[in-house]
Amino acid sequence: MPVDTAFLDALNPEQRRAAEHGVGREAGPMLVIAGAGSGKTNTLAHRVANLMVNGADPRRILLLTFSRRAAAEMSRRVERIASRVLGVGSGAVSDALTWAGTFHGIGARLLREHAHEIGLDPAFTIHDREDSADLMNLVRHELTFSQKATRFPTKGTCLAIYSRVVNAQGDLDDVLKSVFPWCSMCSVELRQLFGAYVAAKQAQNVLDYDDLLLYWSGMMNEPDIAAQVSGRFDHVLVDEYQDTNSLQAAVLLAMRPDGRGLTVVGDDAQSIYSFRAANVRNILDFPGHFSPTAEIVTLDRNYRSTQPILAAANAVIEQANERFTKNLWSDRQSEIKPLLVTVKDEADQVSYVADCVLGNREAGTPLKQQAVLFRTSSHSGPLEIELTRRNIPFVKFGGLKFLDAAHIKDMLAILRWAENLRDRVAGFRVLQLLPGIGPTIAGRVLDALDSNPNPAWALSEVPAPPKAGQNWIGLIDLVGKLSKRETAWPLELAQARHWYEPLMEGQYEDAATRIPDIVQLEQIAAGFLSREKFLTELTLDPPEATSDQAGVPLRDEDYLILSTIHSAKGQEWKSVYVLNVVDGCIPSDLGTGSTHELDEERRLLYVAMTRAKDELHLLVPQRFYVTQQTRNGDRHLYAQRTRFIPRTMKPLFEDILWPPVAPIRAELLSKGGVSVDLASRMRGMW
DNA sequence: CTGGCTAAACTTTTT
DNA sequence: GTTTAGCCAG
Repeated sequence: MPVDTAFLDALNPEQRRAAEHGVGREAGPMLVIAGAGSGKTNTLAHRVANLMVNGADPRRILLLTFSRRAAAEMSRRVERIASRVLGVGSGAVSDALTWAGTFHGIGARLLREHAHEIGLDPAFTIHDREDSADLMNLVRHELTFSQKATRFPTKGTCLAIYSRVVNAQGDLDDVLKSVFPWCSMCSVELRQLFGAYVAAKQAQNVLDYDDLLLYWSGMMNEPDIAAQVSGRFDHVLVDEYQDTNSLQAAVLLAMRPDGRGLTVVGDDAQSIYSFRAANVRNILDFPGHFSPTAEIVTLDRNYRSTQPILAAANAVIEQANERFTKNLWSDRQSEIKPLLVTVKDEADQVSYVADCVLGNREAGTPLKQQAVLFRTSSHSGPLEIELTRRNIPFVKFGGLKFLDAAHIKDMLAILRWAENLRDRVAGFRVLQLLPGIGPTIAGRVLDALDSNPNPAWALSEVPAPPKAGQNWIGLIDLVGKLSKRETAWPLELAQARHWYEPLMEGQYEDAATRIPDIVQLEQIAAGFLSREKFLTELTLDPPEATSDQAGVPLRDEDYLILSTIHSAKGQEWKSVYVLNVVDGCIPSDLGTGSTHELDEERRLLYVAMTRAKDELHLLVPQRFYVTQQTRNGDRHLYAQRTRFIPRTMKPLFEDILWPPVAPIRAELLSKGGVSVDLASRMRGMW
């Protein structure tokens, strides 16, 4: 049957090649090098749609993306294209694209389905990073490493080392030498610690992030199971391949050993996750893994940015020591060069951004089409205050999460403990919520559960700790009910809240302000089918914007985007403001050790710059407030423009000084003061 | 044993 | 500013 491929006419020749590669016959491996703004998502979506139009079963397509947001976006686009071509109703297509998600998310799902074959209890719970660190800490204390004469690495560092070894598939001593040299004298203890940590996880039937990949990889080493797992899919497509690590690459190759039906897409110039053990070599070495080698398609036409913005970004990335892709080009002409804005200090930086944002909005660019990017989450603090003061709504991506709030973690710990009574981290936390119960008694209670084949029964038999009082009865009753699933989901959450709320009063000074968060959690929970799904998805794909927590119906409102550069990956805006483009921020003080690290910081700036479509503002505050310095306390620093934009590059930028004239600002300020007063008096009338 | 206290150390980016 | 180890009263 002839297939109408007119929908592919919208693509340029390279994009089309990627979309049509191997369709209708055996599809060999393909690598798509897709520069920033080169229509990558669109191309990938067209490829998926084209596969489906040509008869591929969408339920047998595995689509690995970097975040769930990216997966959702992809499904949406595939849906739009495919339903138009196939003429089927909306929802029919994307609902069938069931295997779209992150490596970790897909891993969790495959492991649950194949758990019995690899001796895993399918009811495992998943630890997020904090939980993993807490468990590491418990083990660390048990081994009495915390009382060593010489200081032992903290739980976070231990976990980072462990994670690095697993994800880079490296050797502990090599990793210590190259990444954590100050810990190399603890090699022996660390090895012992990690062994105990793994044993603890297994005894408690919990998996951490790394395990989701590690067990998946282990599963693929068993020929019988591997054949079953990879046999579920005809096509495997991977987005953001430059940010995968060795372990993920190993999993992928095991899924498609001969590369049949395998497509990976990425851009080595945008590799910014090596701190998470991402390995650029994955993408560079990809073609050579197969024989014949993988087909390579390069997309170097940029549809996003104006030529001047691109010229500046190209100049920045050109200085990288190691580089493999070519420069991007665009035919979007413009007279406006990117702006290099010198301001006195951070206060001016903030007012500049707020003024410009409002100005642009008046000129017709909605807030949603504008974004402020920064290297470190905390750098947006002053801006957030100013935006709130000026009543400019914003949503922040990256940094602290809703789930990090202590009271939310308490609630989740209750649910997780009920889901898996062997989860000591959850139990430890829940038990200590009770006044009168500390680490020792909590530990004893958990020991009693551990040694019993039926932990639920054991819990009801544990003698009530003398000082715990009525709360103890309530807890046993609650956890008993929840673990026996006597209450229908999501009602369980309300039940847990009833027990927990009175305890909050004693625990937190601001208990009243925290209660809405718990209600919000209940609303989120209602969107999931079961407790297991809720817990799994929430740890693997936490709500990424802080607005998700506010519960304000922001959907159709206009708001400004605040984001770390890392979280800005894959996005674009009409106007982009990058804060603190100074040495010490970009590159970060901590990232100037090796040329390797330095190059990654450079790519970070490149990623930030290439998010802009029409307008790019790089802000250079001359004076810069440093917090968190060990020695001298907080202080001002006189900062220098980032080394990534040397003097020779200046012609590519419009150099401006702000504010242009000082008195104007003083006037504005005093006017602002009066109007605020008036406004509050007006409100006072009512 | 718990829980409140002090002193000291530490602080990027995230699935 | 925030977390953690260690001390001491009840």
